Amino acid sequence: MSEKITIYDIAKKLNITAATVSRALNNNPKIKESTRELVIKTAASMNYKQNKLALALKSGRSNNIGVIVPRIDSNFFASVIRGIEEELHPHGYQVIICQTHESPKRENENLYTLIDAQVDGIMMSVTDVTDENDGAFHYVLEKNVPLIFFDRSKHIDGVSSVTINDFKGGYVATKHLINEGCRAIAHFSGDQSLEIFKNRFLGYKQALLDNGMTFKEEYVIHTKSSVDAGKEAIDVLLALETPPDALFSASDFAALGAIQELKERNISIPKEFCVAGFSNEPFTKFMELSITSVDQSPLEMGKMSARVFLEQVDKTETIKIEKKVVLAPELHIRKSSSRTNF
Amino acid sequence: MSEKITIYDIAKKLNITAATVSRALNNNPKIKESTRELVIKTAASMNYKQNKLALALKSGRSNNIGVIVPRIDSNFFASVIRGIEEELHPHGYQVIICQTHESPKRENENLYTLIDAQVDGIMMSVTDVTDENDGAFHYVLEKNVPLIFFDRSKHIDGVSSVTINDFKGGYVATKHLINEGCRAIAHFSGDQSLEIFKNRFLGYKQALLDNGMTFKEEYVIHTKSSVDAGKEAIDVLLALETPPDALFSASDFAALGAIQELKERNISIPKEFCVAGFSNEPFTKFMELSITSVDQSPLEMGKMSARVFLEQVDKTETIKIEKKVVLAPELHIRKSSSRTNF
DNA sequence: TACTTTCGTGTAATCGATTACATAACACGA
DNA sequence: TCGTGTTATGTAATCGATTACACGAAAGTA
Repeated sequence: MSEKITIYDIAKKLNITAATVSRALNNNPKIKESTRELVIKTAASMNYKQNKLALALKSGRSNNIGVIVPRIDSNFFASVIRGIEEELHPHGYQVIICQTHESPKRENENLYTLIDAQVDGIMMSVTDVTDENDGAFHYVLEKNVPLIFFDRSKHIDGVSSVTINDFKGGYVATKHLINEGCRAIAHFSGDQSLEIFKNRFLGYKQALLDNGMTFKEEYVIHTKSSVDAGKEAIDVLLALETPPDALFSASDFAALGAIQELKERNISIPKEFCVAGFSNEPFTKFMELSITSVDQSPLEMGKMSARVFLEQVDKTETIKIEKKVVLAPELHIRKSSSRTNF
Repeated sequence: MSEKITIYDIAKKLNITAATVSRALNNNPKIKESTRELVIKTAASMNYKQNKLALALKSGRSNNIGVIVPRIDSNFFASVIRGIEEELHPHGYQVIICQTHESPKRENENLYTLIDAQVDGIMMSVTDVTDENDGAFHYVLEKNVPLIFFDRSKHIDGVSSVTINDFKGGYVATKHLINEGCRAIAHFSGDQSLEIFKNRFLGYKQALLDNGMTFKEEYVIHTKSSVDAGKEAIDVLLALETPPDALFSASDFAALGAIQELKERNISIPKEFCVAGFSNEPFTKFMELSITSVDQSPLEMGKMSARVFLEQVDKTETIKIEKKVVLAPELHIRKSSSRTNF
């Protein structure tokens, strides 16, 4: 175990005080140039490394930021985190990862733990059952730690967010299906208590209304984001008196399940039935029957969240800068819904 | 901004000293039971939270561990990290994420940064050009910080590793192709300086030899792990005088590229050509023509790495416990290579 | 010469918690 | 009454760096 070199060791060696060493290393202008050079050279030769923990304790800033996501092994969240890390790395921040597994209890626990670990900021996507009135959020705000929601957001005063325009995403996907000639478009939605799913649904509905189509409650099914859930849901739809001829799913996985089931029943896609998903999961473009999907620019979302954080950190004023960034979704049209192009 | 409550505040309120408060909160047996209860109750009522940074500075332990991966937005690495986080969370550790993007410079930088941030351990998958003689590794070892390689490993004294048996993975995948009746099996390999790719290749070769088949140098192509690389590589193979009738790819992405190209050429899979990949990426099972692949149990790998870390941390003895855990790969047989089953 | 700046560095407090050592109070036995 | 433990708590150092304030020396000014 190599000795830990501190500024006191350097000071002793040079017969000066630690204060001078500290000042020299921090480019304090009051230090004689010759002293500074000597200190810097000596520090290097002794292989000195600043103790970040001591610095953090003194300054109250840990140079860590926390990221809370439902789970990390999802392409979307992993990509967002990648964006955050890449944007923050040059600024000397480290990224701490926490998972909630959709449990608000874990979410609160993570919030408290991060604050107690003195992170300089928190970026998160809430669980699908998060209660924005929960104490943990106020604990964060009280501590004046910048909090930024990405993708899954809640309305809390003083909290910034970076999301995509889910309404528009739902709208353009649905409009596209209409353009392809579909006349009875169903929708797989997620938990409506999450803004994202509500907005995708509203976009879907508005697109129908704007184009002279009737909105049918029975065409909307709430599913989990899984292949099996998609299979079950499409079964329900196909059993209706007037089954739909298209599907806009708020989840790519559920869309995939629907496609698998439709094939099973020898319903031809996109000829007899068109499908569009949401998230642009990698597999959607890899399939032989590639799946039309709405891209959420996760990388950009992560980078943008990091930038919003950087703007807010160091602003000690009590004035809360509440910034709402809304990114544009992008529809990737593929075979599952292309009657005309492919 | 709420005041930060310290043990001194509690002490002042109760007319005792901070030392007593600290001892009471830490269940020191020398504290009178009534005092302990009083302190604990008061601490709770004042909403006291221990300052982790002060604790970290005093103890030299940050309760953070660092994870370095080439990139986080890969299903494999994200799953490993998930495993690490889940195993370490109950022990109070937080996980700091770093990415290298396959740059050894970034890798070194990350190692130094993590050590300077006083992490209690580091788990990593090396880049494909990592030089194990690099100073950064020794810096870590000098500091006596447990270092654990997962998946992509290097031989360094005193460093534990958790990998899968890549040789066996290559062997069983190849054997399977032989069993399906393939007689000319090609191989897409990655950078041979990485153990994992060397071993997958060696397993492949051994399986050929053990089954009376000839190993042909020209059937082995080094590709990057991407769809396009797979397409180009299969072109080369098909242009050979005696083209192969099967492929074992060390990358699922390259395998997918090959499949796309084979379809383009109207070569029937698996009838005329069988394909097996490696990593069991999510898309391999989602495809209509699902792809046979070797699973690496990333979740288990992450959990195991965390367990190895937990065993090593706190062991202050100089005796380095070098543990090499090798997990068993699992072949998932799917349509791309199943002439018999499907 | 005497007085004022300026410059460079030292002194010591601080961030918040832990802990070796000291000590006060009290009990007990002889 | 004295000596010896025992128990509970206080005192102060420590982890490593930063920084307000103090101060001596050198330089400038009248």
